[in-house]
Amino acid sequence: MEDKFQLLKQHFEEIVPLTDEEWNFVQSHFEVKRLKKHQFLIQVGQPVDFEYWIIKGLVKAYSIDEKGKEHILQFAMEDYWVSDHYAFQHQEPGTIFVDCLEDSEFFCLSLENREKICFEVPAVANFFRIKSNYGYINLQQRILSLLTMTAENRYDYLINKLPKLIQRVPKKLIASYLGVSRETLSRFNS
Amino acid sequence: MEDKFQLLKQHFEEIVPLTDEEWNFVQSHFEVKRLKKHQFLIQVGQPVDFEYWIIKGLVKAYSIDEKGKEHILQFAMEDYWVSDHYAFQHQEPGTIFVDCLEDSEFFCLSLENREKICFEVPAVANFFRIKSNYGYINLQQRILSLLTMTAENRYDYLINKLPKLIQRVPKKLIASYLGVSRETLSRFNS
DNA sequence: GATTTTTTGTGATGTATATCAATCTTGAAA
DNA sequence: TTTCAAGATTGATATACATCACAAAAAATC
Repeated sequence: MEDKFQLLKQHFEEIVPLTDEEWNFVQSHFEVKRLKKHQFLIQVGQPVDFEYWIIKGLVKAYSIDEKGKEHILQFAMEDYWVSDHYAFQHQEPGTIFVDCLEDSEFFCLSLENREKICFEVPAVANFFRIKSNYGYINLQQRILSLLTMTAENRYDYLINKLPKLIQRVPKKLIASYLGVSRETLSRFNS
Repeated sequence: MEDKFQLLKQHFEEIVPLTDEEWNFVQSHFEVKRLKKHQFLIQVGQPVDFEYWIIKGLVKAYSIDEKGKEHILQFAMEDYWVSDHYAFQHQEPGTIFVDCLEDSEFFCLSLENREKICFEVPAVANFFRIKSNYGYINLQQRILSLLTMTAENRYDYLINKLPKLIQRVPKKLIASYLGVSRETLSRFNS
């Protein structure tokens, strides 16, 4: 149990130093959650009470279009943050699904608690600021890749960037993440 | 001159309150820059010393592919932040171009100064944290729109979301932002 | 106000990728 | 270990969109 909090502490301290007092305060605002493969973390229409830091496991965040087709917004594994950020921030019903591709374990942080620790502990505000900034940069890169690259190039790019992910995730889901049909992806040679 | 700083102050205070003392400190870390239409704010290969808050004007951030085709990552106008965030954050040479579609005026913030005011004034850290979070949410929405919607739907969506932008920007650039050819966009009926 | 330059529109044609369908393979569950 | 569901592959066909080419309209520049 201590281990898990140790992991989270390390995650914070990669970005900002925290005193023991600060850390104890911060830590007390998280709770743990466990889910098995195929269980939902977030569902469309349901309240989104938390954002989640993944201790262990793998999830996919996705939306379903009118034709029932799944479009993957994000894969998230150990050391990643995931939520329906839009719904969470605005405290509105979920707009996407998030479910587990493997048995998973999370630290949960409510909006109220996040704001509390950010305004109470400046280093935490800076932590989330810097994290969020990196996230923003990554999404800009992904948008550029969607605008400028062919599906095959995006596939090659992903294989280089996240080789471990490819091992853990069925190719049909990779296809959905890349914005290409599974049949087309299957015809690429990589 | 005072007016401009007043605008920036309002921009901060929409998110977090600041004492006069804090504001004076923060304000002193910005400098003003003016550019005419067609001038570059950021160029590929050049240092990216600042991120910019737009006082007045309109810019496009874009990359050029091997075939010389332009892909627009972002339009930014009054009250928007813009930079080559990747290059800025990592203090590396520019990876994209940003140039002015209209005569424009900016507040410039260096990385050093940003970190300084964030660690000096917690409210500022929270300001950037919250702003960055909203930015992240917007980019996620854009990614979903690229994955789930047809080009025509994305166009309709943009017309509803940013009607003012459509007035100020040639349609060929809108096409490039939406990831569609100008000819195809021209055949849509909206 | 005349003249370039930029932007927009429209037809003809090409291409990457989607979709449909059938089979084969792999992995999970009982 | 067997059984059944999920994933992957491959062919045939359809389609959204790109590209090329040219003309018209609008806007910027002298």
